[in-house]
Amino acid sequence: MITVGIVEDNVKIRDLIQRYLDMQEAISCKVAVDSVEEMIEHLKKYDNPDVLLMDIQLPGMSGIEGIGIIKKEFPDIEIMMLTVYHDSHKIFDSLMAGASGYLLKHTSLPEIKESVETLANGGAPMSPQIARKVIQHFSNNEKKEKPESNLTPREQDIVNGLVDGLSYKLIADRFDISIDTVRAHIRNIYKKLHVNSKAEVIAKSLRGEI
Amino acid sequence: MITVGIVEDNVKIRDLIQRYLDMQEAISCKVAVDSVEEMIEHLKKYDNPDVLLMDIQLPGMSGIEGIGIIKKEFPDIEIMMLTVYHDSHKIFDSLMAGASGYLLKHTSLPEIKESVETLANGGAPMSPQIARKVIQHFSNNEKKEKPESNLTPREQDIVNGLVDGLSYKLIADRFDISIDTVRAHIRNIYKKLHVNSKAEVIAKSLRGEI
DNA sequence: TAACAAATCACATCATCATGTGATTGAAAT
DNA sequence: ATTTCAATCACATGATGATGTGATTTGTTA
Repeated sequence: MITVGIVEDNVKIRDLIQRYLDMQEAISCKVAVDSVEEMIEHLKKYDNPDVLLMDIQLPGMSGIEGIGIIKKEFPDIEIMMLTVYHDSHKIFDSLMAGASGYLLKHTSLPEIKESVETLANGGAPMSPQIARKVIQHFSNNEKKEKPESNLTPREQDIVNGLVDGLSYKLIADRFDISIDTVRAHIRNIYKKLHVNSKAEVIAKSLRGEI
Repeated sequence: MITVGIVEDNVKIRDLIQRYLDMQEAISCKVAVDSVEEMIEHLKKYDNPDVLLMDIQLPGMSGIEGIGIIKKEFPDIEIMMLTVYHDSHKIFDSLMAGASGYLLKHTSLPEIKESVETLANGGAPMSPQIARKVIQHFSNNEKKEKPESNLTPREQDIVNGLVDGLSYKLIADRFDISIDTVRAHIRNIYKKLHVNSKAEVIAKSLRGEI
């Protein structure tokens, strides 16, 4: 008997999947909540399920953040994502955090059931398309391929300064320009990268997105 | 029509797979050789297949070595391994070299056919067991340099919020705590990491230093 | 010659961050 | 029972960041 827990904030989806899984002969699904925090509280008090189905976008802590915490305290629980996100960063972050499966939300109920069984049996369920992204992401990571960036050389200088943790004033000092020049470049950089803070710029840079 | 090539030094296996695939309505398999060298010669002279099935252990160059060379000269060819090896190093090396699929030799002929189709359609065919090894290998790789961090769970939450580009206010909202609580955690984090700005924290986190 | 892009600089306002100091509560360890 | 630690919250000040608007200079391109 495989016991399953679900963290999904969409009530209809959660209830549907819970009822379907709980009806299966070899599966029991007694806990389905809408936040990581709630699930952690439950795990502390009751017997742990064998596997967890986890969404990413949740109230409070994200599913990805939750993986790390749950795996730390309950390392025997196998976690599989069930989410709408199919961009490789979400996939990568989930798997790196400790998830062992990744399903997209259009996955049919029979396929979810089969994936739960695969997960419980030591496999890592994911579609071939997801698998392709995983391979590409890991190998891109390993190869450190820098994507094309439309930042000018000076803008790239400014980004490097941000990544080095420098304030606007220190960047201005480094390049012997005025702080208002730095600000102007920053504005252009934010526009090109579609962000609104240096934190986002730094993250994009260190993730290899510029 | 998917055209397939095979590099397999076991004559019986090679002929069996070639005949089975060539009989399929949507698949044509006109070339099956026993070494990488032979396949490369063939690719230079004739139309290239869409996908290649490749063993690892071969006379002369290994399948893994062959991947790199073939992908370099014929980047549009999709390569899938078909081998007895299921240790994670072989799997990893194959995928890193450019293979997009990995099957074990006990895979049935219908499954091989289906995998060829999946590969041609942009997926990465592999069993859940292989996928699990891929994830574990990659994440062990990435985590090898992850140092022990003395941040408390809540501090780690706060760091994750910073890395996600959130302001103190948004982090407070995410965890349903006050902004002054966030500030207090930030102060502790800066002290532990010996930094003075969120930029430095974000950089340390994304560089795997916490 | 004119247009354009990159780089530069200024002034302004409001929000956020960094830092300091002080405090309470609950759980765990001694 | 006491101490320690983690988590929480408050108030304060000065610095930094985000954003808006306006401007000049230089080199390149059409």
